[in-house]
Amino acid sequence: MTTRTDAPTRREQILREAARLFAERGFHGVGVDEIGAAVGISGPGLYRHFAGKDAMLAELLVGISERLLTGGRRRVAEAAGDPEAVLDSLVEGHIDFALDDRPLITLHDRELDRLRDSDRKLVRQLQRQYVELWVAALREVRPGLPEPSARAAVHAVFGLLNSTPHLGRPGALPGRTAMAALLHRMARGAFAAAAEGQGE
Amino acid sequence: MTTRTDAPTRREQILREAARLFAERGFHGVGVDEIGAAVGISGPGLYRHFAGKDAMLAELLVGISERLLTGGRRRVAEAAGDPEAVLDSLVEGHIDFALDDRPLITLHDRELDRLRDSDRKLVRQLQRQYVELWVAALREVRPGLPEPSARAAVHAVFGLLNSTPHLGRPGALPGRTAMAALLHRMARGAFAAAAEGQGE
DNA sequence: CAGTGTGGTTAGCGGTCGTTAACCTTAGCC
DNA sequence: GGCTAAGGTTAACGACCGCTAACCACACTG
Repeated sequence: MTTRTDAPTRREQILREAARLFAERGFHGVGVDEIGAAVGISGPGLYRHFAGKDAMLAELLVGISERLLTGGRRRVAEAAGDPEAVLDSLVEGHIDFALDDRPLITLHDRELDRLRDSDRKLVRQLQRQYVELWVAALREVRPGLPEPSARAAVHAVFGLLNSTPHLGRPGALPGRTAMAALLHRMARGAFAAAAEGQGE
Repeated sequence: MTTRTDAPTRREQILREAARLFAERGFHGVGVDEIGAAVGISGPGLYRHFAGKDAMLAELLVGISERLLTGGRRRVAEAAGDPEAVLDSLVEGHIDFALDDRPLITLHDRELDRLRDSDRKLVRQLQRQYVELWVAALREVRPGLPEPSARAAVHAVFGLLNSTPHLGRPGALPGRTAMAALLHRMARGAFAAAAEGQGE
């Protein structure tokens, strides 16, 4: 593993700010001049780093999808043999993501349709594989749950975990670790309830 | 109650199509010409019915928020005295909404920031009151749950229930009544789990 | 110290978009 | 039967936006 301690490159700065702005105001709601201004350069300077506005969004969405999928696969492999542990690890990883990369999570299910056809296909494929990871893990823990229900339950839990962005300003909310624990409990509770009265 | 059986007015047609388009491609991603085309008139003809594109979005968002809040209040009043029934009724009402008015639910937490200041304030206020309804109902059922956690849990369950729009094309999914039952079970399970190990 | 690649700048073009203006048709009414 | 109001039409305007062009400063390198 290459843990990076070096300063972020200009490209990375741009991606971070673009993600934040896209999440706040929507892809079409943000101009290239604003993105440039957010990193201290102005407008067309961005084109030294990216082919265009679309390319930024594409790189963001492909990046998230890949990170989610590879992270998920790693966790499944690490906890292999203990289904409960696999599901817990997936939940934990997703929560870390949702809490630490809010803008990306927001973009992930909001701006997919603004992508070029090929990129959109790629992202959808990665997303689908990630979902399948969860569905398989869930059905190991709850064998009585039919696959369509399992798929719907997984989507619903994604919605639950990704709800963090919609929270107002901090203050009236639990801190990060308490929040993570709360979300984890709720996700497990939701999965358990999904299986009740369903042949289980 | 005035149950309307008459045909929808032109205004209502426009609002319906605008909601669908906004949800699909984002507020800024849809042109007025497209909205017009969707109801069989073209472009500027819309201005006979609305002051502008912003006005359509405003009316949609204020409308949803009001419907959610008044519906919620009615349910709370109807089941008053039985906390469990209140919470169940709120969940049921929200599920009906999420399943039957998908585009509106999508817009509701996605395009709020595109509103004029005054409209945004109004919508936020209505949303806040709706959340408070849920928080109060939840804390009646789970008195051990501190308020910040209850608020976070309510938001998380909204995310869970509103996850329906993100589902791919039908087919590999439970039908409407099964889906409603599944979501209801999961929401109750999530709430129950939120209270565990929390002084309860 | 000339040459070159990197990462900026400003000016401006072409297209799109929301909105307005001006005009037209039809239905209902006195 | 003219008048008016309602609900359309097309043309066009002004603003904005993504992107390109042209130019420039500087750090390295042989």
